[in-house]
Amino acid sequence: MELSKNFQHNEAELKWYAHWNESGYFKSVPDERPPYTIVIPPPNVTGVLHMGHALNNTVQDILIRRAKMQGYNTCWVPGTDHASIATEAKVVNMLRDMGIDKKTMPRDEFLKYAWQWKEKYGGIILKQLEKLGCALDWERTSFTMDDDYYAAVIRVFNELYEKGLIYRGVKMINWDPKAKTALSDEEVIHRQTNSKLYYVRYKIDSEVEEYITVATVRPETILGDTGVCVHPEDERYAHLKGKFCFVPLINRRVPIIFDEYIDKEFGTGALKITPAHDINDYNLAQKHGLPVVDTLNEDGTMSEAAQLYIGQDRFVVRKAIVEDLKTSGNFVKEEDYSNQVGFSERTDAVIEPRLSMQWWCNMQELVKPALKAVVEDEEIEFHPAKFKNTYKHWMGTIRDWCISRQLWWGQRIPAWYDLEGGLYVAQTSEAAHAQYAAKKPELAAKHPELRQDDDVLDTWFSSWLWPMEVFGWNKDPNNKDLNYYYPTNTLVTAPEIIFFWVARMIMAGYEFLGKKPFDKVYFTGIVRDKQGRKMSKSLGNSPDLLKMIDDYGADVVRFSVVITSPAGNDLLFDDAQLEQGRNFCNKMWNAMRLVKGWEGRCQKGLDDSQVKFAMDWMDARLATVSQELTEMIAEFRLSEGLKTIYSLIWNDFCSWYLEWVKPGMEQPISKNVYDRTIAIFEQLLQLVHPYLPFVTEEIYHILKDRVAGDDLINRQLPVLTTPDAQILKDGLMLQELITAVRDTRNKNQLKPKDQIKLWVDSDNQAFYNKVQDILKKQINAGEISFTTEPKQGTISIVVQTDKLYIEAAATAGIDTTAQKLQMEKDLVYYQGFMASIDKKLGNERFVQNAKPEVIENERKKYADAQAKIKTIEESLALL
RNA sequence: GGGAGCAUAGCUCAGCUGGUUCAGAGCAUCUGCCUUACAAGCAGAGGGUCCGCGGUUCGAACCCGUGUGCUCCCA
Repeated sequence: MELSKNFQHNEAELKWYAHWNESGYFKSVPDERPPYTIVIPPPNVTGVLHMGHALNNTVQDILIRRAKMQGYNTCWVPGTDHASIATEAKVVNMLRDMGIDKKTMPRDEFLKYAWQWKEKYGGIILKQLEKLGCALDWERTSFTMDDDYYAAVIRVFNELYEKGLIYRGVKMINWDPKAKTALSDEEVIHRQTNSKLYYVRYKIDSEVEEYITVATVRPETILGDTGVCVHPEDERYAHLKGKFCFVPLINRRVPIIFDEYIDKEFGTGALKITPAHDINDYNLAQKHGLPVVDTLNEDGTMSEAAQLYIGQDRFVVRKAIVEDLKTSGNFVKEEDYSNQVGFSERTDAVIEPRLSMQWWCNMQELVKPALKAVVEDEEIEFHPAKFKNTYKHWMGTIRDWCISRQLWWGQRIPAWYDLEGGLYVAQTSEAAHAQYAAKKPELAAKHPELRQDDDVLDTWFSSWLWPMEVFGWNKDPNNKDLNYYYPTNTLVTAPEIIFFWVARMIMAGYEFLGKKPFDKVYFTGIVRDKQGRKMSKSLGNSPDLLKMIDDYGADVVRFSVVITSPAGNDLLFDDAQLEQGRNFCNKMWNAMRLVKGWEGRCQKGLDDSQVKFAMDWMDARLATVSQELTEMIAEFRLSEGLKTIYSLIWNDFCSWYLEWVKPGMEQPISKNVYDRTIAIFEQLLQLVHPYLPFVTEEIYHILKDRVAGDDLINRQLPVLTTPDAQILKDGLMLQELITAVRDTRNKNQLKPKDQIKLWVDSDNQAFYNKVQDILKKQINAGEISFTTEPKQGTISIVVQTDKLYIEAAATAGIDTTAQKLQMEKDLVYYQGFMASIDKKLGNERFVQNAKPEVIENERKKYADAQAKIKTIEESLALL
């Protein structure tokens, strides 16, 4: 077979993904093996794959593939989230493009369109995950609005309602005037914004002409003012006790109240109270019995209650009212002001605090076991652990969760009302009617219809059940899958949704199943561009991931997102990483081509004693790295793990090992060496496979003919062995020798082709005998001989405590100044080094306090340095 | 305002329990090579006041305090 010079990814990726999938390797059913389970953070049905998904899902895939090789029954559950606000917005837009207004449409019809939209576009992101190579158990694909899932959400609502944890009430909520729905606190993003602070004076109701000046950034809310508040100890306003003033333009007479809440230093020290549109004002109004005037419509225009500007947008009014205040003489001044403004996470509209009737979930009880599990018992581990603090802080200050949304796409709130406003919460309409009939038989007989609540539940009110419901909790909480796979092992997610999702899943797990949903949570970083900016559509700095996969291959994309992404740190994405990944795949590919080329040149019975050292050394390196990698992956240090294997393959295997065992041109190779090389190669491929599944599977199969079912993805990792420390040490010495001689050649313009003769003055001749053929080949020495005498007319160098003399045709007249300088530099360094150890060992307190092994080590270092200095001095004397 | 975190080579970061063969890696840079697996490569090399200051300690990149600069979360 003719092998191309570089790895061709496109065909190989399609081929292997199909093969894995069709062979059922992704499929999991409970068996006697221990499970390793991950549930995917379900992407929005509206989603398309972006860098964040790539990182997140690559990490999960690495964990899954690695666990599979360790003998676990791995199960990675895919699925999507119905994402009520985002999806509804998409459908509304689609309808608008079709010339249809949502408002003119009944709910059922809208939902029909929504489902059509979901069927058509909802699966795109899952297809894209296939391209990335994700080993997902597709038969388990779930959706948060599947029938069973829907029922589970309704059931949970009922259970919490019956426990008294869910209630209906009027409270100040975050109102998104664009989506026309309430948002939870978590869905509001606060951003520092440049605003104006307007000073406006309100006339006091008294005989004399007197005013009180307030400062506000939202002058349009003046129309909803029902009071003015000052600090009780503020002498400037003490005389206003019991007085009233007039709201400008509309002349509403409102009281001046006194409360310690007021910050005397801020503005004028006087605060206008707009209870309907500010949470703090609302609280003050409640305390002081002030009325509430809601001046806003649901779309952010002024309502009738505002009296003025009715129907005009709040931001238009903000400008208009300033002009009108100027005209009326109430305007004092304006200042530039920077403040935090809340924006909707979904629509980016400026949030209006608004009083409204919503459904709430009391969190006080739910929080307790969830807090304990993470913070006290550490039953659930967070990686990195720093997020424990964030979690603890939030859980400690949690408030009730606003769970109703004024939307149609989602789980409709299972609450029904009779004509008198009576409320019936039930799992089904029938059950609600039964309640009604039992409670109000007369009314029910006359007016049997009940009206269901129009709102749906917050999307997160369904996602919090994800780890349990994907295994069919609602239908049978004692089913085989749930018992086997739950609690899941690891959750991999972004720190941004620690409150939205992670915390609530933990609460739901304990509340409804009495068990945690997962053992460990691994928080990935946020993907940023080279300049450290978050990737976003508006900045246009988000690369086209699918094109990237096409151009470079999924392996390379995976490589590039993992390599710079230490646990919990942000990931700065740069094209240079793509190149590095591509080069690495190519490196492995070419190593394969080299080894593959030996296949026909194998001979049995060849003397391979001279390369035995190379093989033993490579085995020891493999054993070392296997051990390290196991630890790193267990600690989620995935990027470090990849770097470690990268270096093992590129440096140890390709640059050293293959060069050491490589036969001369057209020369035969020992069958034994060939077989061991293949075995080593296979193990290397196996270590990288979780990171780069496609290229490794492809090479694995080209390297050797495989029987059906012998696929890399399935190979089990060998048991860890302890590496031979002496061989590792010898390997380092050999590398050091080779590098030192090559460096010397370089510095003395000795061409690689010029053969040299090497004299060695060492008391470890056995070592040189063991590696001499390798050494000869690597430094192009015709001969290596031992000596105890300095050799005249050679270049002398020192490696560790051995003296080497390089003799070549051209060495006689070579300039040794540079070398001399280097040696003198080394000498100074080692003398200083020795002196510092000497001082330390001479320090009584050190000898008393330091651990014995530390002292022992210092003594050894001292002796080594001493020997080294002696050697250098001897060599210097020669020059 | 409350909380969390970061500062080490030009860049991105390691450095896990304090112990100079521990100041490291990758990328980038420089020098020399088209050596028959790979120029998407090979062989070498250079590069650092471990943010400033103070303290603890026999010993500090590491622990403590403080200053400066930056980031994130919450109100």
